[in-house]
Parts: sequence; structure tokens; C-alpha cells
Amino acid sequence: MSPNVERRPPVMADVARLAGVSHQTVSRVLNDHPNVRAETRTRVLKAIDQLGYRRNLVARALVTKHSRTLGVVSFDTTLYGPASTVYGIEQAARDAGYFVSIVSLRTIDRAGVNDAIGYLAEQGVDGIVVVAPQRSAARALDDLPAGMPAVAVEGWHKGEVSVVSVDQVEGAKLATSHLLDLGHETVWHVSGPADWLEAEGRIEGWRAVLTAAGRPVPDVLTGDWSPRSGYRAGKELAAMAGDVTAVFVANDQMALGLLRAFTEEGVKVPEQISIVGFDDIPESEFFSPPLTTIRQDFGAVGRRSIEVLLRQIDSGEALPHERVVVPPQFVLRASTAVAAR
Amino acid sequence: MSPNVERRPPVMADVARLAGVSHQTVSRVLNDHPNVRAETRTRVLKAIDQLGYRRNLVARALVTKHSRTLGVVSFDTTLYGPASTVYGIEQAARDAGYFVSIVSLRTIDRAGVNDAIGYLAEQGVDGIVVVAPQRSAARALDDLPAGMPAVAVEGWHKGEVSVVSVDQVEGAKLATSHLLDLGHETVWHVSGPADWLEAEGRIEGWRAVLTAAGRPVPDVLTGDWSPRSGYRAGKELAAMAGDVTAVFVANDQMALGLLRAFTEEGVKVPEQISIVGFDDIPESEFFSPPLTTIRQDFGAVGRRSIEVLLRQIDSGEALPHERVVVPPQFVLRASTAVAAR
DNA sequence: ACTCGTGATGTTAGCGATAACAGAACCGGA
DNA sequence: TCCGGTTCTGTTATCGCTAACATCACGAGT
Repeated sequence: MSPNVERRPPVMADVARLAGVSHQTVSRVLNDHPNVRAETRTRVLKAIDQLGYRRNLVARALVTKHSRTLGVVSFDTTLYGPASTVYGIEQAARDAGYFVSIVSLRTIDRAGVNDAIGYLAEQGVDGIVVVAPQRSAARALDDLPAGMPAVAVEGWHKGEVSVVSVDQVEGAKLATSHLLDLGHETVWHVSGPADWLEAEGRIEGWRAVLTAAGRPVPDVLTGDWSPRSGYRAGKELAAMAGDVTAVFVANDQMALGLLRAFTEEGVKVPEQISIVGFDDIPESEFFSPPLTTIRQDFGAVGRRSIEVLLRQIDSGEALPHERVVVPPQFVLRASTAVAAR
Repeated sequence: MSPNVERRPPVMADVARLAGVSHQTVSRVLNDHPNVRAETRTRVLKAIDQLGYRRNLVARALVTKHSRTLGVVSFDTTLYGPASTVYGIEQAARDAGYFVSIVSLRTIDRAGVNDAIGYLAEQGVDGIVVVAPQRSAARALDDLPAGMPAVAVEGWHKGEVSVVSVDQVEGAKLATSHLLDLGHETVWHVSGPADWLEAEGRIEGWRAVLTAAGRPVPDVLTGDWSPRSGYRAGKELAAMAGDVTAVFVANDQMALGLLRAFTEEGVKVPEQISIVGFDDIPESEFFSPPLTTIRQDFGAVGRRSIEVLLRQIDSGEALPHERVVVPPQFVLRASTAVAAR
């Protein structure tokens, strides 16, 4: 017999009625508008509390044109890199008072990324972060909805959008130089899949160092980031044991595969072959032997990308495109040693 | 000199004007309402295409009371388990035509989870998935907004909400039984942190098997899921090498730490000590030795939780609480062997 | 010829908030 | 005392869409 059998959540007007003010005053209290008498404010606050009122951000977004939601398009957030990046993005966004809506693509291609961006645009996000590590995905950024603030992460892209990424080339140089400094004649490379920009950057840095030092540049072995592909590459490399003394592997998971293959083939690391990985996943320190690697600060990448994006959103117009580069860090552990003579 | 210097995105009325129909007819076309003449439909579609119109889901949500967005509250989505679960949730949600808004907590406690749920509720999500592997977080589910469809994942909870999870107890039994079957006198256990429900379930299963077999139940060593904590536990265990012949470790990352510690201490796996892990992360197969472990199908957990949640949303009312259990799977590899006599 | 049902379309009224403007109360200074 | 300017509060319009109802044309049934 209660007057409201229909358990409708309270709206601003209900609060206003209970507090004996207009709904606009309630709105003012909620938005910290200065011109509200302290006594009125507390009365409103009390009413809000009493009714368990929560503001409806959908209605608010409709009139303000701002949803305080950011869209993130990513690829396979199961992988350590994307997962960490997205985590960093989400943390930074929330600290800035934004929500994050995520679309995680199974396969990545221009159409898929475009669809995702379209959905997010319909949903009214204020800006979009595209974690686009692949060339095909990066291209999708060319046809963003006009005026939509956006930033690409880990996607090298010379075009119409700001980019935040770890300096892959530099990281690869660090790894390769380290190995050369240890006295190795040359360094082999197990790379990531061809379409990935990160894979390309790492090849580039590796090749640059070898070339600059006048060393022979061995053929690249190509993996797919998985430990299994590293394992296969490891078997190949083990078969050439005499020739190969140093390998730069494009990520830590593949490096684990190499380690396993070498163990099976009786190749000792680092005595016979030195290995450097890339990423510094939490496991690397406990591989056997602990892996020398290049750390990527994914958290920083996430934070910086939100900074760039919010700057665009706040300015309200198209800013010149930024290019933020996060430096990689060399981590020395036990998988590398002076070349055997 | 263009008439619309102000580049406002087109709205339904613009489309209607161009197509020479009312905005309501445009709405009908967009929502696949049957009563629209084919010729009219194509005309509208053409106008939509011509203007590059996208519907405003915020306005739609305001009137329909459905945002077609689901909220996900999780903890540290950098970890393999949560990351995979969230990925599965996102995929399943999108297949069902829902967006996913994510809040990733840094530290997990009742207040934090409550805040997150509150934010999502304001944002107008149609339902909430809480990945609540800790007791403190699971309790937050008791004060969900009334009428909000919700499901807990990996959180054992006897209360007022549906739960989807992998059968931790069963997994632990599988692991422990395997070790006993191999002839080990008893099995030691390195567990996860105390507050975690999964850690508790694994202890429970392990203890149950030992007790049922009338074996001594050693003290539990407690870790924090990290490889480093496993490493520490490994050092302790290595010091008791003679007594310890089999260890069930609560996750694969800690198992890696044990492996490393044992390698350093010259303890051979599986010759001297057998190890079983939990999770089956992609790396486990390439540990040295490859790790025998218990696989959790996180993708299935994500899918099932969305099924349960959508069922609640679609029914429009409070359904009886479900308890969905996803079976774990035993994966035999090379880190376990028959007990030395 | 006159209903009546049905399909196709248009008109109107909100959804729940904020923006913009309007009005009331109160202040100090001439 | 009166006036102009702050402060505080209320009223109205609006965001872009869908729901509900109204309207109109048309063909079938009597």
C-alpha cells in the first residue's frame, strides 16, 4: 500500500521536493556551484542521502555533450604488454575522473578497428585511445570521426594523430650493443610477426647497431611472440650452435622458449650462447638463468597517452600532433656473458 | 562561406529532413521496425550514409533506460587470471551487443569496490560483473544498488548474488591426488595470500585429499602469487630437501619461483621433488622442466558470467541466484615423477 | 456504400539533467 | 530613503532520442 509500489530510483526532482528547493538548486549543489547558501546545501545533501539519490550521468551527458568516458581499442588484452598498457590507461583515466570503455579485438585489421571506433563514437566517448601495435590497425586511425580527440599507443604512425610509445629502436640498440660489448662477433635476432610495428622497430635498432659496427647481419628468425615460436627458433639456433653465440629475442616469452630449447639440446646459457629479451615481464627474473632484458614502462605509456588525450579534449580543438617517446631501460641479469674465445 | 560553419554532427532530424520523412521514421529504420515501406527505408538509409550520421546512444539510453553497457570491476588486470577473465567477459559481452566499462582497482577492499559499483551505477550500466577473488571484495556485493543485475566471478559468496567460478577445491584435489598416486608420502603446499578465496579453496582441496588418505598435513607456506614469493618458499623447502618430495603450488608464477630456487640449491625437479602448479599460463609449458599444472578456463568463466548476467537483465527481475562452476583440467607435463624410494 | 482493420507515417510528450535567463533578497553607499 | 550590484534561487528551454498516440490511405468484408 506504499505510495510508490513502483520502485523507481529517485531523480533530482524528488530530492528537490524533499529539500524544499528547485531541482536546479540540487544541480548546483551537485556541481559545487559557489552560489548556494550553506544551510541550503546541507539540506539538499541530507535529502540526497536520505533518498539514496545518485545522479544520472546519461542525462547529464546528453546536455553537456561530455560523457567523461574514454574509449580504448586494443588487441588481445591477454598479452602482458597490451594488458599492462590498458591497465595504465585505465588508472590514469580514472585519476582524471574519466571512465574507460574497452573494446578488445580478436583479430586486428582496419575494418575491425574502424567498427570499434564507430561504436565508441556512437556511445559518446570524449576521446579514444587506440593501442595499435600493428601496421594494419594504425592505418585505421586515418579515418577517425572528424573532431574526435584520439591518441595512438605503441603505433608508429606518421599521419594525423598523436602517438605515445616506447622507443623500440633504442631498446633494440641497447640489447644489441650490450651483446657486442661483451665481445660477441655478431648477434642473431628472433623477431616478432612481420606486421607489428614493435617488431619492425626492434629489427631496425638491432640492424643499425650491427651495421654501424661493421658486423655481419644474420638472417632474422621470425616468431609470433609466443613461447612456442621461441622454442622453434631455439631449436634452429641450437643446430647452429658453433656459429651462434648471442641472440637478441624480441620478447621475453619467446626468450623463454629459446631457453627451453637450449636446455633440451644441451646448449648452456650464458656459457655458450648469450640471450637478451624484451619487455621484462614479472617472470623473467626467475627464468633459468634469469633473463637480461629491456624493460618497457607500460604504466608510463598509459599515463602519458591519457595526458596527451586529455590535453586535446580540454583544449576543445585540434592540437598539433604530439610524439611522446618513453625510454626503455636495460636490465642486466644472468643470461648474458662474455663471448667464449 | 558554407552554411554550417559550426561543424555540428548530424542528428536524426537532419537525416529526416534530407530524406523527406519525420524523425520518427528514421528512428524506425534504425531500429528495424517492420512497418516501414522498403522504398522509404532505402531513402532514409541513403540520407544516413550521405550525412555520415551516427545515432546518439546517450540520448537513446536516456529514454530507453538501457545503455547496453555492462560494468566490470576487477583487481589488477595485469595478472594473467584477471586479464584473461576480463578478456573473456568483454568478448562475450560484445558478441551479445553490449559495451564494457571497466574499473580496475589498485587495492581491493569493500569501500573501493563499493565506490566502483557506485560510479558504474551512475553511469547507467545495465548490469555489473565483479571479479572479486578476495573475501573483502566479495562482501561489497552485499550492498549493491537495489535491482541492479550483478554476477560475481571467482568469488565464492553464499549471499545475495550469482557466482561463476572455477572449482578451486576440485583443482587442488586433482593436483594433490596426482602427487599421492605417484607414491609421495605427503604433499607440501605453497598457497596464495590469506584473504583470497581461490587460495582458500586450493588449501581446502589439498587438505581434504591428504586427510582422506590419512597422510600428515604439513604446514602451509604462504606466498602472494608473485614469482618472488615462490622463490622464497622454494629456498625454505630446499633447506628441508630430504623431507619434501612433492609440492603443490597455488599458481604457476610461484611455481616458477620455486623452480628457480631449486635450481640454485641444486635440487632436481622432478627427480628429488615433484611440483604441480595452477592456472596453466602460456609460459608453463616452457619452464624447465615443463610444469604439470591445473588449467583454468578463464574464457569459459567470462562467457558463463555474461550468460548469467544477461539472463537477469533480460528477465527484468530478480532471478534466483545461480552458482555456475567451471571444471578445472589436469595438465600432465614433466615436473612430476614417481617418488624416489 | 459503409464500416473496420491494418500498414505507413506524422505529431506530441517526455526521459533527467544543465544552461540561460529572470526574479527576489539583501547589502552598502549616496 | 533609494538605488545599483551581489547572492541566492527559481523558471523555462533544450539536449537527441523513443514511446504512445493520432492520422491517413487503402482494401476487405458485409
